[in-house]
Amino acid sequence: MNFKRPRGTADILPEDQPYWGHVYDVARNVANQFGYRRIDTPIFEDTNLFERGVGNETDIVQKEMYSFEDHGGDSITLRPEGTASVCRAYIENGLHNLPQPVRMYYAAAMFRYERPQAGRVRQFHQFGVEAIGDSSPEVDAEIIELGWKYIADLGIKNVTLRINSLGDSEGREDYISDLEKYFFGVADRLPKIDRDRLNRAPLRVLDSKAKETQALADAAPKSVDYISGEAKEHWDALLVLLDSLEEIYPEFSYKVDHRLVRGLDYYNRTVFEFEPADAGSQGTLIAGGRYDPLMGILGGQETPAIGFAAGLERLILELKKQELPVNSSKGPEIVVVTLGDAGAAGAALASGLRAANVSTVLAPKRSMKAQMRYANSQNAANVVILGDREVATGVASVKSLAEGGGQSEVSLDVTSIAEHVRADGDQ
RNA sequence: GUGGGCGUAGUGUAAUGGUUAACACGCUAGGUUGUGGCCCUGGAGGCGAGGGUUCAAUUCCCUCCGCUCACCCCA
Repeated sequence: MNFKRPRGTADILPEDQPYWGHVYDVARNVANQFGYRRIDTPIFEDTNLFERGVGNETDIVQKEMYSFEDHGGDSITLRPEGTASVCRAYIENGLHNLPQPVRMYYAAAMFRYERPQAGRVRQFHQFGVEAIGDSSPEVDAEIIELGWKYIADLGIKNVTLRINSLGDSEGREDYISDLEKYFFGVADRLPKIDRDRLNRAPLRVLDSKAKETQALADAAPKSVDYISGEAKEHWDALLVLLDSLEEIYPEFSYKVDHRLVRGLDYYNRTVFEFEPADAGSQGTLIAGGRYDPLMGILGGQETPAIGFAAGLERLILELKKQELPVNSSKGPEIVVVTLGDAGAAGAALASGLRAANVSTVLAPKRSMKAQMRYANSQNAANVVILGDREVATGVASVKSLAEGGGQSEVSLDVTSIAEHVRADGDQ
């Protein structure tokens, strides 16, 4: 029986790497543009961190965590998301002593035990950003702008932004109780799955996928009508900032969606999602929001914060769906082809070229035709042909594999060959 | 956890209750003496596993496993 990769994991083969390079490169560039600095946290953490931070009642904690006991008897969990870890690191390393807000990003693997389907796997990757230590709506707008810029810089089109405000804990109780009242009033028209939800997580009835429910949800009480005071001012100010973003980025637009809620416990006020217009069922590309309560929940001092997470697998799916070009990886500058007894000389030449920082690959020791085919298949720029004759005369044949490329005789030494291919490549 | 679809070379497909299971791409060896792509000719490589029906199963039936899509939930 052959070994197979665990369910929900992927081998990212060389041919797919250009896509990954693209999403990582653009993430790094965009983060830098906005002044976000990279943070890496451990791939596993104390299980309690996620139970507390993500919320004990969430599905993530209830049934999706990869948890195990280590040899010391501690309960360890492979991280299912990044925000809790970043906040833990903020508290543990005393980052509140830095000028606030602290802007950080990460790009890393996450783990959730779920049934795989399109756009969802067990080991997946997120690019996430967090702005910690500032409650102003300008920061909300900045995070949203960053998310938008990321998608735009990737080249992805037709993405919509939906946004909502959950308000603060005060207004939320009234809201939820009115919402329950409303849905209980029409419970006989809800599918049974949503009647169950109503008891379990009333907010989630709002974003139900059932058509019958959606119509009822549209007419349900809206959370933005229940927010007041600072939360209300914050929300109004944010909408003004988003309006001005619409002027700066011609493609950018947002839609207030009263049915948008988020699954994680720690969100308050602003929540948002970027989604392709023709999204599949697991189509959310980026999701985020404000999580002012989280620092306190984790035992730190109350610190406002907001962030988002982008699903890299989903972004790549969308890049492919929209058939967007990514830079394909380049082949080596030189493939060394050897004949007869020149094998050792060829290996030495290849090493010398690499030492001189010319990417060089030795062709497999086969017939010349096979070696030439190999060089071609590797997208090599040039081949250096080295047989007994060249070794004897000290002059190698260097051939360009480009369409209509020529062949030259070049003195058989690393410097001459390196100069020759560099001059050639510069043209 | 629940439900649907699907398992034939590395990949994508085809056919068949009965001889060597086909095609394309890919891989590999050649197409005269030391020159790639295009073209031509060879070669290697496969019926997911187990059980049942049958004289005979890749084909029909069952179980399992795997993949996939959807629900739940979420990036």
